[in-house]
Amino acid sequence: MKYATQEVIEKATVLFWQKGFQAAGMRDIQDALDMRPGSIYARFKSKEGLFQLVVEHYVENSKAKLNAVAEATSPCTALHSFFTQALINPEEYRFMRQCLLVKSITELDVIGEQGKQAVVEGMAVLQQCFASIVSRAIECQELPTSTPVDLAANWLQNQFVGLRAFALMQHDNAAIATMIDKVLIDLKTQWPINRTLNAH
Amino acid sequence: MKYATQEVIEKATVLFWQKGFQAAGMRDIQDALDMRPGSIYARFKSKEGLFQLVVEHYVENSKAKLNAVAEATSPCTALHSFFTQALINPEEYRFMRQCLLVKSITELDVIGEQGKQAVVEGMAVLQQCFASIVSRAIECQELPTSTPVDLAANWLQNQFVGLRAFALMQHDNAAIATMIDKVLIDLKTQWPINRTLNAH
DNA sequence: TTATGACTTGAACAAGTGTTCAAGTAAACC
DNA sequence: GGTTTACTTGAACACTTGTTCAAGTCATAA
Repeated sequence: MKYATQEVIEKATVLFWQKGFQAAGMRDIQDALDMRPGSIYARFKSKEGLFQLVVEHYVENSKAKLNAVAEATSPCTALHSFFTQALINPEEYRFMRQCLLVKSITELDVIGEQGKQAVVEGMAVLQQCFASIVSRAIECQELPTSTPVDLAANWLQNQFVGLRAFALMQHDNAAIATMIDKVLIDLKTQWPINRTLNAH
Repeated sequence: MKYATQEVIEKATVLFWQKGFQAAGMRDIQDALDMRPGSIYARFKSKEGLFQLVVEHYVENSKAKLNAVAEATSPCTALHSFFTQALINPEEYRFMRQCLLVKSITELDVIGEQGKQAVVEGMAVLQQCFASIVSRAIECQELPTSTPVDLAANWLQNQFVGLRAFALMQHDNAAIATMIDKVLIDLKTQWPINRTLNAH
């Protein structure tokens, strides 16, 4: 085995993150991984199979980061710096401001069943992570006990999605920082009456 | 001329909105428009040329809707129902919950220079529309005079983007409605100190 | 030593891609 | 009436797509 699978998946992650599923052609993949088509197919079965592993790897990674935020002594400050790190980074890593999962959602129809499932499940996993952050923040008395956990978790994920799209296009880092500040203000303030009868 | 250009562009809009630029193949376009390749190329020069017109048409449309919100007697309630209409619609039009512009941003690199420019300019136009809504809301005393117009406009556009991604995946309309309520609460509350020295 | 199985190579494949072009139609202008 | 112009047709083009396959490598197990 020329390269360890871990190493290969990391290279593939960068490529899919940058280009997306469709635009990353098998030739691009071959170049990025320095592997010939036969090797790729023997190890990963198909382009979609490789993509699936990439998504799972990405989710695992994000999950670890979000759990670290939840475990921090001050979840809210940790959340703030998590947002900042994810959204304000050097120019050559600008593509990382976009969320791989959200980017994939826009091309869900062309990905195929298994890859699709990996993406959808990944979104659910991350939503759970946001929920534990909110819970822990309440425990630490950084958020009022009245904060609706599931609603706030969904909302936080939303904010993250919106901010990523914003940060992708925005060249003024200060503007991004201001937006992050606004998120943490709104997190602590009033919530609407939840219109959902039974949250699932 | 078999079909009026307006009519053709509307059909093309639906297709690109549903599939995105890459995934919408020329054969799909031919079927959707009921036109042969030669006709399409004679009239629109290329796939990108057609896409460019679609984007411009989409921006024009959105602009009109947003301006109507700004002109309403109560901009805030008009904004609320604009969000609701855009994000909660019948299942067969679910694809419209996604913003065509934002969807295009994720595949900006494969679109080509002219299409790219149309998308980026479109985003700027809509940002301006959001700014006038905020201004008008201040005039109508629905928002405090202290509201930072440009910041709030950017923020509103952001919220819209995040919500569209959320609504696309969410099957519980009540959850979407709750999120919209939250936007209107946050719009009226505290703003962070703007870190940007000179807004551009 | 031989056999197994996971991995590698690179040429080749069928199907799909956006686009072109010669030929035809029909309304508009001189 | 003739020329121009805008549009239409559908076959064909060159290129790219994801994938396959016969053949080869090489470490491990029997």
